[in-house]
Amino acid sequence: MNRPAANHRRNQKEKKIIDAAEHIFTAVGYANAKMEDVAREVGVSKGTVYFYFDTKENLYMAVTYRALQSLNEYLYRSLEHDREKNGLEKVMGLVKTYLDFCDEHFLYAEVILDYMKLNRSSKFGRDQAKLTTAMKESMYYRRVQDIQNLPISLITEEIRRGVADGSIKNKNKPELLYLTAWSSVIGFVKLNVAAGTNRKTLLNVEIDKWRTYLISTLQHTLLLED
Amino acid sequence: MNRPAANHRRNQKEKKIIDAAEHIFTAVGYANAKMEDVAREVGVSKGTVYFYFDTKENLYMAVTYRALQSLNEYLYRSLEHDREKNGLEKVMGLVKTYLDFCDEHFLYAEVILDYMKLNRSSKFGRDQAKLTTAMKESMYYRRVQDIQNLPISLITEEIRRGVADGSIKNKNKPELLYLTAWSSVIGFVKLNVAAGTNRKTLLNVEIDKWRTYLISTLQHTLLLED
Amino acid sequence: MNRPAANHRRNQKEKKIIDAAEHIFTAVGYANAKMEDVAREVGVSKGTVYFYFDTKENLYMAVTYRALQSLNEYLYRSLEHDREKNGLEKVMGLVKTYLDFCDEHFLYAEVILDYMKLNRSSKFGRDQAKLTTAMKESMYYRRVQDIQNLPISLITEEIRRGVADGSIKNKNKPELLYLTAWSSVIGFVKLNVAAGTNRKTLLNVEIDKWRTYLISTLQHTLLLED
Amino acid sequence: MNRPAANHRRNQKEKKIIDAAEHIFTAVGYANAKMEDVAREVGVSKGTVYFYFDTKENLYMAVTYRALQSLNEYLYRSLEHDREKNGLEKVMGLVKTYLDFCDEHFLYAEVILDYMKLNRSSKFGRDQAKLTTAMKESMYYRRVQDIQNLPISLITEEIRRGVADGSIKNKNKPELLYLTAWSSVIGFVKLNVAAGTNRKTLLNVEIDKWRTYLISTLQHTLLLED
DNA sequence: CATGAATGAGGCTTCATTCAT
DNA sequence: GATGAATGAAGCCTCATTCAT
Repeated sequence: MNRPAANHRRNQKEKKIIDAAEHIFTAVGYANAKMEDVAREVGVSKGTVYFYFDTKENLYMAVTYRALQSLNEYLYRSLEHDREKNGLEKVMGLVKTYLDFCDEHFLYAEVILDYMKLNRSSKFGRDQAKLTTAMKESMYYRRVQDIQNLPISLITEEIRRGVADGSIKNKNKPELLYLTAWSSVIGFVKLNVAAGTNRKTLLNVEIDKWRTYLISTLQHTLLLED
Repeated sequence: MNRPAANHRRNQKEKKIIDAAEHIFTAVGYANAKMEDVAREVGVSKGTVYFYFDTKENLYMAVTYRALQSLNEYLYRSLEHDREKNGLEKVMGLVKTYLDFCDEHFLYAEVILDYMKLNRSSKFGRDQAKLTTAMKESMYYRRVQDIQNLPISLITEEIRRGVADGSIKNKNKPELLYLTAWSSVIGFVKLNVAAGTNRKTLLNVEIDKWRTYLISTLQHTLLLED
Repeated sequence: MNRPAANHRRNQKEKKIIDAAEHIFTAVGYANAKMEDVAREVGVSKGTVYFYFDTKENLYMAVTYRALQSLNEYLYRSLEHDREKNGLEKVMGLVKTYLDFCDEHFLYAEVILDYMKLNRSSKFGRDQAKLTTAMKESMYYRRVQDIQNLPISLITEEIRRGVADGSIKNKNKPELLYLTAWSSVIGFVKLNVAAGTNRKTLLNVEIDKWRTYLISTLQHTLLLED
Repeated sequence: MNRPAANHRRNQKEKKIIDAAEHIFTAVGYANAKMEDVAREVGVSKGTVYFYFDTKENLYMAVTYRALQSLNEYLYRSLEHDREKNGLEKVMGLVKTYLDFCDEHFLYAEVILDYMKLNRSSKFGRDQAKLTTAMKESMYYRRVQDIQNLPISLITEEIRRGVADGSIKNKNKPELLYLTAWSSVIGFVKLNVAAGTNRKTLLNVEIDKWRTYLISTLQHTLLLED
């Protein structure tokens, strides 16, 4: 078989493994997930998983990379879709997109936060020196490094544009607005996850209503003259 | 030694162990924490820790209980302090208090969220039947059950009062307002934790400014006529 | 390697582990046996033992299964050997065979009795619910279930034949005669084991003489008209 | 308080502890019994149990001693009761008494057998040197040594008398007859215990019938001219 | 490339025993 | 004498990782 085809096969299998890892991590969490579970889910042996990902952490990093990649795609698509709209509308589009993204892959939101912790982290055990080393040698770690700031710059950039075109009145730093929006969404997602993935209400509040309200509040904030 | 004194000593030791557990859990997370670490931190043997808490989960539950208890104290103190104020002011006091609480004990916020997951959870491994059983036999589990809803009722109650006395204009369900505020704070805390506990800025935004802004936004929301 | 060969190897290893377990259990008893001892005896690591038998109990069950299987083989061989003989002779053959069996594998006799206790048992600790569950999931447990009654039916069946062909005069229930014989042999074995495995006399009685006498007494019983 | 009264108190408490130990050992077996269980059953603290019995083994030895003592009392009482009878009757009385004894305290039968194993034993772990030493220093161990052979001599003595007075025809060595009877009873008891303590039938045979049959068989044996 | 057997460090937990009060 | 907190050795079991086939 020729090289490109072989590479394609390799990528396919890697993808399947990451799929499985995602599923398992989502279901039981990183700490409780076993490499064997992942292997079984893919329908291969443990050895095979290790052939593609030489450590569990590395597999986790692969999931993280995919999460970021996926988020970026969501955001790009949103911007593309709102191509003709003004800054405010684009930003609100990005917010809704981010909510959708978290809804569809709640693990991703988690994983992206986890990644932030990584450098000071305890997640992967206390022997930081060793682990950070292992980590940093991971191809996925480097890939993640490269794209980690994309969402932030994408969004703050749009906020800046909104301010420029006058659709956003709020004169606070775009980064502050970004943090406000981001943290709101994260809080929303965390509470929902904590409450259980498939409920329709929380404290007798319909989650959809809450979501709508959250969006309107954020929009309102952007419109605030201060 | 007489009974009360002995009980007191026992409680003191329990307290010291929970202190240590808190410290360890905060530092490395539940999954990476070892009972032996906790023991060493207290300066006793593993066996002693087990004398007071017969499983690791139970110890975790004890931390959870303390977290909720502590939160309730914070909230009561806040209400007491704002005794003379109107509903809006009391609610904003509670919000600030909650932010302080999370700032001072970020583990507590985590633990309280974790507790929500517990019933559907995988945190403690997959064999739910078994573990939920062990859990439910824990004295702390029952204690937690008893006070878990206190914060919610305290806060929604104050919102209701604010609406009644006219200081809160927003006519949405108090529970919706509560969720909005709660999730905002959680998002704020999560991002801060992810970023690292002792930084002063995030994305070049001073965290204090962000905090102030968050509070003003929430207050603004409560004042919104809709 | 092809599947059958791999399976064969797996079975071989399983067999070696059960061999070792038998040896250890015989030497120090179930409670005092350590999984590590078993591993060392086989010349593998603890992990390997657990790869084949996921709990100590399960390993014990495997020994039990082998014990029953072995007993059945002994009995079948005896019947085969005495093919041409009458009922009485066959029954006496079975009795002698059972004595030989106990002589050669005294652990087996123990293990078979233990198994009877299992359902109401405390052998494996007090938390019956949990352990019985673990136990019942064991493949060996089910296998044991399937063959546990074979010895009884084999022997009572032969007694029935002896009665039918007139060689056994005793008209009591075959089951009663079976119990009488079985308990005699068990008593004989228990005393011998208690006294020590390799002695030639007990209370100045030569054990061989005692054995011969036991057999003749049992035969006499079967010939009793009542 | 004066010495005798103090001694009496001490003996009373020792007795209560042995009672409890008996109960626990019977219920869960020596290996699974915990000193704490024993203490709780008595209603005292672990420390107190250790005040009276400095090791678990020693406590076990105390039970063993009591078992032998009790057996001897049963046997003496039986002989006393049959004072006027001939040798055969006395022997059969002893047999029935032994059956009663086992029925009422099945642990005792076990414990007496265990004791026999002790010298070559593995029951108390593999480090024989150490344990045998600990054991041999136990007061109860020495007491047991002193009376262990009483049952045997009592019974063989009666058999001898029966032979002398002509009521026992069987001319085999009294020790052989003793072993035959003893082992029969032990087999009977072991099977019953294995089957469960409170059943009325085994393999559809009423246990009382089996018992009666066992006794008649033994008597028959003693009457056999050979 | 894939398999799955093998490894072994490490964690949780138990419990006989000790000892300060 | 009694208590119960404290100890720590020991055992069961898990699971990331390696490696011969």
